[in-house]
Amino acid sequence: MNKLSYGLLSFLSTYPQTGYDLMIRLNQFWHTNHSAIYPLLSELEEKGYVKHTLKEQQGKPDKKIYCITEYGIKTLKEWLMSTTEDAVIKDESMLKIYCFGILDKEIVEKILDEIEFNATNHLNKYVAALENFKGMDCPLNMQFFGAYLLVQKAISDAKLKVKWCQWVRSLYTEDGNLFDNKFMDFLDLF
Amino acid sequence: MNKLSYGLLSFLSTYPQTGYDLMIRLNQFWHTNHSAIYPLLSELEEKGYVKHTLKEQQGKPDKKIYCITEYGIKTLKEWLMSTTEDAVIKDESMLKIYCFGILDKEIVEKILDEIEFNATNHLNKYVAALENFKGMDCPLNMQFFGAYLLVQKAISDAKLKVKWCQWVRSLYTEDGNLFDNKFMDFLDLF
DNA sequence: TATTTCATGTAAGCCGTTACATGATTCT
DNA sequence: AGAATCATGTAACGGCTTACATGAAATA
Repeated sequence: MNKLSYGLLSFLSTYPQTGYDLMIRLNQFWHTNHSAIYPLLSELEEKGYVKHTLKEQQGKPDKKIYCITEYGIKTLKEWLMSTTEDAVIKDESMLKIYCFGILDKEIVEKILDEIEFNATNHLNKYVAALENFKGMDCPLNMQFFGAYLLVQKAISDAKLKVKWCQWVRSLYTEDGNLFDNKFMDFLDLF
Repeated sequence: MNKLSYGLLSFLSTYPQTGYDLMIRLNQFWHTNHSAIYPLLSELEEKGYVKHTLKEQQGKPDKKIYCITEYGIKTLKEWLMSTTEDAVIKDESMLKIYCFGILDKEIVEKILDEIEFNATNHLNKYVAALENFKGMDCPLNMQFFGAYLLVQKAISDAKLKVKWCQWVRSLYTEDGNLFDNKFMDFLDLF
């Protein structure tokens, strides 16, 4: 049982889904892709954590709709109670930011623009997802509560990133030097 | 040239360091470990991006102090100008949060406590790092500017995480149910 | 007309993790 | 006394990524 396996069980804990669904939804919060998911689902089924039913389709491969078993839920809950490992984060933009000290303002601007652009895209995506939740007639029910929390988190993360980009820009003077107020802090509002 | 290679070049762009230093510093912003770094540094040296000088020590292996070459800087800057790939994030706590809808309040509390505890630890670590910057006599100079920006970012990220945990707790009533105000938003202050 | 979406799957190869290996010094 | 820190390195194994493979329907 590797970490991705628990990711699949987690996302199957709310409602049955296909491997394709899992690829789309899980990937929003855990970097992965379909060729890692499909074989793992088969393995999880062999071990009895999940099972699938077929739904016939025309023009496309038949859907395999997976649902979690009692044993899968039990295993999932054991993992949920166990110590959480450190997040694995590999973000090229962090590396690029580290280099800002040796770069001219124009290049810094370009990289900042890209980071802010990506953050804004993320923000829009998650804001749209939030709209979907708000469009539902039901309240914060069991099935969507976790996803709702994650979307709220993603939105605030994205907003913070945009703010941070703007803060970094504010550290430069118009002629491309750094203001020499020594140590300005980001977001004292916290 | 894989991503970690650019990470090494990035962190060598400011000042010469050993593989051990790189392991410590880079690991704060890019998940890695020494056994990935040492062989890569040798490769980078073979290819002419970095070179090292030996510093003898007693009781420990001699230090290999790596510095980046002109060619390394050129290569680094090309990468800095190229499109940034999406961050790879694999964070178990995100998966656990997804499961909150199927969990009792006590288990949610336990997981939230762990997340908040880890975030607070991170926060303290980065606040200490910030103190180091503020203790320096020099202003925001070239060598430390990037690291300073990253630390500022890490601090605000950690604070946001703590706030988010507190917000989630506020969604539960004392008897362990969810408040039914439908859709409360996290941090409207942005 | 071309690309994206839906929907599944396999195979090769790289990258990185875990473990092994050494050893003095410092901290708890 | 035992663990952590400093400091380098190698080897094996596993997991993930990239690419290959198919094909209808919808979108741009």
